[in-house]
Amino acid sequence: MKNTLSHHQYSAIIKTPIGGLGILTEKNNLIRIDFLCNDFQPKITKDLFCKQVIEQLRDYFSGKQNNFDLMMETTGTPFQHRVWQALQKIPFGKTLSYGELASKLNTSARAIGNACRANPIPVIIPCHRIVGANSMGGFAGARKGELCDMKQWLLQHEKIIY
DNA sequence: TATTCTTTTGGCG
DNA sequence: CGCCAAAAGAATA
Repeated sequence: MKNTLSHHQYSAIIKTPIGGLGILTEKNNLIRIDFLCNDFQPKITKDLFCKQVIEQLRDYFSGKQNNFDLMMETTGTPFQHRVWQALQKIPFGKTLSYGELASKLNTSARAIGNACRANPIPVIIPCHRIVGANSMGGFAGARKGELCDMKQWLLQHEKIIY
């Protein structure tokens, strides 16, 4: 799909407990968020909506709140929207397996994985709450590495110990 | 339409 | 516990 953007293309870049987070907003919509595990430079924005996004993210990471209330304009197929919507309905602190979510949507586990991998807005769309049936599962195409660490951090943040 | 992808699953050593 | 192969559905060209 899409790779990470260059730093200057992001509306803002913030530092979080799991590394850098690149935020891209357009007008009053959230377009996408990227993990920037490597080197990154924090970048500030003057855009009001973007500040809102940052604030909610900070609140989430600090444990103040678990819900996001943001307008987002995601580009994707109808199927992906269906999956992403379902993901957002998963309550804080709960996980689903691919199989479970798949049967809910009358589809297959791998199709879910496809949509999750294409997820343009990690964290806010809680793709990290989807785990494998027998293992924690991978993250963003990796079964090991920094990305998986992020997933683990997020899960522990929600009091889910794997 | 054919090819390639997937954060799977289940089984076996 | 770790590695391998199969199988289903969707994205992509």
